[in-house]
Amino acid sequence: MLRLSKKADYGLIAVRHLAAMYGQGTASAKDIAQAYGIPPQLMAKVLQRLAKKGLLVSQHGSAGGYELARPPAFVSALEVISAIDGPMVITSCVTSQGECQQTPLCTVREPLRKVNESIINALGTLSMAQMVSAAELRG
Amino acid sequence: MLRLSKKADYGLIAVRHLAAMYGQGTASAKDIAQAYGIPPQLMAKVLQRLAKKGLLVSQHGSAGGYELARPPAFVSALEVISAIDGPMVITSCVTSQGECQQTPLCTVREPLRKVNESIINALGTLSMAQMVSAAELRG
DNA sequence: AAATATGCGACCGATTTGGTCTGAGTTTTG
DNA sequence: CAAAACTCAGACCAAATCGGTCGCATATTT
Repeated sequence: MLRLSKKADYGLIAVRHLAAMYGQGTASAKDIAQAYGIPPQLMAKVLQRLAKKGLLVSQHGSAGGYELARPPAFVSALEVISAIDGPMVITSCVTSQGECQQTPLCTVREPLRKVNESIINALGTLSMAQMVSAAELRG
Repeated sequence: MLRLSKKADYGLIAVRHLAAMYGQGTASAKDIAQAYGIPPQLMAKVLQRLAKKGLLVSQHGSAGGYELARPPAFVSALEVISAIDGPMVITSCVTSQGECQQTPLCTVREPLRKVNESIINALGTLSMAQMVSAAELRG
């Protein structure tokens, strides 16, 4: 239904959390999971993927945890989502032009590509810094 | 992965097809299915749902079929998609404001709502008339 | 009445997804 | 040095979703 996966959701929550405390040390998967009522092991898995993609920096050992790799203004929602869910494509063959050989009459993809672009643009320009300040407005 | 369902895809293809032949009679589910290599029964199901939602007008009996209920300029991609897949929401609790009671710390939804709005806007302003002419440019 | 349509609901198998478990390797602390 | 706390990595499982099929009823034209 064109819905974000729960893992991506958790990822956004976590990264936003780390963005809010940027420069103030690390937070462990357990910490974040408890703060938002997310299954700890799943949270860990999501964070691992984000670290592997270079969005987060991990620190092993006791008192270790995760930290944003870049200032919050330079981390976009799109990066977080596509790090977890893979590339954002509204339809399967929207990415590369010549992928729709199977159905040569695939008349729909071309216009949908523009929609896809606008989605990517909307998510790409949404920084974690913005998400932090937006949340603070509500209290 | 925030991807359109195949049914919605088929729906768009079918409605665009009907838009291209608007005012020139009806097309049956079988016709459209054959034209694009879509499983006929599945195509039928999709068309039925679109008819039920009032996007298409159906005509029973032999030489029957489907027809666009409105001129192509007044049918949006959003209508087609949400008729099939349900309402377009990027996250589950983006729709109504107070739906996120379960996790009171749900700090992420508010900024995502704007993204959701831009997606809805992009799909809502994409008319079938546009899709028809866009396809003709290539073909 | 026969042929051809839509309408509708049940059903099935495959894929995806949310979530768990296990077992490693690493760093700090005592 | 050993224990504790953490990240890392993969297999694994159950449930939900999704693509697709089947059967039957109903309506319409010929």
